[in-house]
Amino acid sequence: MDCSFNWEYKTLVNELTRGIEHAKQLKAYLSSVASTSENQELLLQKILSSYEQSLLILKWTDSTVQSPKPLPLTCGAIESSVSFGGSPRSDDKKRSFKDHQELIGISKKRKSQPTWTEQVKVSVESGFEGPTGDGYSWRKYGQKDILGAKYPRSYYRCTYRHMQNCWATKQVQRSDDDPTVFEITYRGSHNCHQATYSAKQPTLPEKQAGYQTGQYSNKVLMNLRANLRVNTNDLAKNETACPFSIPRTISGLTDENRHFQISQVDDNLIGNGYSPSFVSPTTPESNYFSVSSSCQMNGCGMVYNLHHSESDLNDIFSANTSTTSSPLMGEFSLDHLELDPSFSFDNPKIFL
DNA sequence: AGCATTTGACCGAG
DNA sequence: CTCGGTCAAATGCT
Repeated sequence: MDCSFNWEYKTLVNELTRGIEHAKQLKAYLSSVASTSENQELLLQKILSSYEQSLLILKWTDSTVQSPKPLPLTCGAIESSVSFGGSPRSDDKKRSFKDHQELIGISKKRKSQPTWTEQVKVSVESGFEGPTGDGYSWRKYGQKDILGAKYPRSYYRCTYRHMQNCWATKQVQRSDDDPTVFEITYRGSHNCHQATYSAKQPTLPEKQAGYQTGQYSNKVLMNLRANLRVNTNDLAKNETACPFSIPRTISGLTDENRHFQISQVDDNLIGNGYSPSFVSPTTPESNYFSVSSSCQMNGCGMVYNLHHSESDLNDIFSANTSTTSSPLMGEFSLDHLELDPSFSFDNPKIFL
């Protein structure tokens, strides 16, 4: 099964990669034809984005699970064959569910899932109400008094466990010594696709985390999502039409040799306000990154792809954008886009 | 009503 | 047997 899955996985990646290549070829061809309509290019760009998103999700999932792979698919089999709701509690049923889990190998796999710990210090102003979010949506499923610990331990699972077969969990334990410190133990990785990340919530510096290798791309992506900001100085006049709510970040960037270009607009978007949704190298061999993002509020919508023009990514993204037009709202103008200085790429080729 | 949280019970590991 | 992790009914919240 593992072997056949690896084969299927590789085949799937290959197929998606080929799809991307063909779409790019078609795009190049269409752009060489004078009669190409804007809609055609838009449609093509959508297809390309879908391919790239799928590939990214695949690689993301792959990198978060130790070999051999994809828990999500096996979980899917379980979910579809076991009924969760409705019936009264029964030990027999509970046992049969556990047996079923073990039969398929869930419990063993969950044990071997990557685990890493973060320590979060909470400010006094926050009222000691617990650590701020990590960008994911969690649901508490238990709390336990732990022997020798002053404070109970809380257990959380991903909100999308049943909807998207995401088996990530975390435990939150307040420190005995310093009640403002919470130790958060993450277990397993998210394979869910959480559409909106809370951009206002700060994330921990990557270096603190002490996560395992398999977590790298996952956490980098989360961090990037959380830290990406748009400076919308020039958008003031558009705010009634598209009321971005985006925190300002440290500015002072030069734009020499760095430029991003809005190359696409779209009306089929996700999220509230600004929501970076996709980050990847433009090609598997490239150090350059493509960032797709979106905004959809009060009917405004756009998506843009950004291409970094330098190979050195251990720096801040900056972009003076060109003006582009949306099929829905007319013209947008972004002052520039930048990456929070607290973020840095240790390895630019994080998705290879 | 539909969702999240609380909490006592259950279960497996050690 | 003890303890940590999970389940699921009861309860709370919006």
